[in-house]
Amino acid sequence: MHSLAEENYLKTLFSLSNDKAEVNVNDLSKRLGIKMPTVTSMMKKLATKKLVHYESYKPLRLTEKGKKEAALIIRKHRLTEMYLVEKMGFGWEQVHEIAEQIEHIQSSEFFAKMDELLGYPKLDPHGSPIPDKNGKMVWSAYSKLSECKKGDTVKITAVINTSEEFLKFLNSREIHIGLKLKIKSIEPFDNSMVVTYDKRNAETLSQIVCERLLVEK
Amino acid sequence: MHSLAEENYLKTLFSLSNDKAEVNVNDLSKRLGIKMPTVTSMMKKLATKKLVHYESYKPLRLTEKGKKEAALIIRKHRLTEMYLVEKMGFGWEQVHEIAEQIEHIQSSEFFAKMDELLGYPKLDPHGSPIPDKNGKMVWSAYSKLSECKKGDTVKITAVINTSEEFLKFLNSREIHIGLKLKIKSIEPFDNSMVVTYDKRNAETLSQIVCERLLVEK
DNA sequence: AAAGAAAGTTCGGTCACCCTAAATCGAAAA
DNA sequence: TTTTCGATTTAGGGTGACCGAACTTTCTTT
Repeated sequence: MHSLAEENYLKTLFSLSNDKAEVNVNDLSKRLGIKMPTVTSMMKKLATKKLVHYESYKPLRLTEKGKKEAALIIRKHRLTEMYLVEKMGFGWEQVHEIAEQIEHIQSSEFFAKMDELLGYPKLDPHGSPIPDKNGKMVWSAYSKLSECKKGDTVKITAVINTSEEFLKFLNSREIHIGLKLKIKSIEPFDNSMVVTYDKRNAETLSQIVCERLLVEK
Repeated sequence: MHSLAEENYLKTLFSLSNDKAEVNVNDLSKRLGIKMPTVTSMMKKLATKKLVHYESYKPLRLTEKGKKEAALIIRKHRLTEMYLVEKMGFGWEQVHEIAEQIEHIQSSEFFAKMDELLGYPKLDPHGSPIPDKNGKMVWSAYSKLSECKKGDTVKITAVINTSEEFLKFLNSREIHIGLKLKIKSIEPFDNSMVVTYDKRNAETLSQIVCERLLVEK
């Protein structure tokens, strides 16, 4: 249906749109590692396919159709990550790169089978929600660790904006989905938090890290 | 390393070379569904990469390097087919198309893991040998069913030149790898064979079918 | 051996996707 | 309000992978 390049633009635009209200050509360009003029022309192309609303000098917006297509690609990505971890024994920090490629496989049977074998999971191994077959994605009512108060005890349910470096960092601190931790103190100067859990007595997490950890109480 | 297109040329040239002594531009062109001028120019490109020996108007030959690369792609294809059948529950006639895409995934860990989970198989679900990590492929001493004599009792060990139609045909006759059958008679006119086995008492197989079934005695 | 057919090559073109350099727009600062 | 500067688009190019048309080589047939 769509080319590999188109799928990557769609998916990335979708992800960026979830992170911030307005996504610019520049943002997309940086994230994809593709120069702005190329991004502009691809946006025009996707606009003719009714996948994005494009107006010169305006922020980029996906159409409903575009959102659905993008969500379906992300569905494939997250199902794949889940499968790699659950059924093949990969570590959660290894699977992103492989899933990045497998998400472009064209075979609904293949992904339906994964879904079935995994028992129709709702979250991927990083805790991000897996969109359903219609591209609907339901975020549970998670809050960011950075928004919690001193003394709170919370359970980590998801990790956002996953990069391999970040995942390695979490592993090195033995932090994983499902971990319960207590907030000992919050440093007013840089908003870093000192937390205790299971295996660590006083671990300091920077604000950047706290922004990326979703928790429930 | 190589582009998707290059990989497809290599793989196809390798397969055709196993079927017949000399492979022409025309053969490759037909098999790939790509016009001859395009094939010619790709051959020149692959020649500069030392993957094929190319001389104008001469048959096409892979270099040793080219053979190895091709075998490694076929390894990925066949491992994938095996995995899809054994670990995901697909039918053997469904897996070719999916494997056709997954064979291009770039991740040695991914295929190493498949190999491990499958217990380092030697044959794919169609009975074709899986090249090893160094691109070495060992064909057992199979013979074609079409080369057997009246009265022989043989076991089917592999299927060559698999197409979905052919696999469906075999399924419809309940013919599968491992099946033992006896040759009742051979029709001299068209070299078709009448065979008996397990569930069928007198099944007629055309020469085309018999050419594609590998057996051991 | 000459003619005709088939196979292979050469020679422009096209399309997708990427680039740099230069022009233009728009928002924030002077 | 004018300047300035970053963001954006336009213009022009490049490469990979494909094509058709026309030409050349090789094979086949007579």
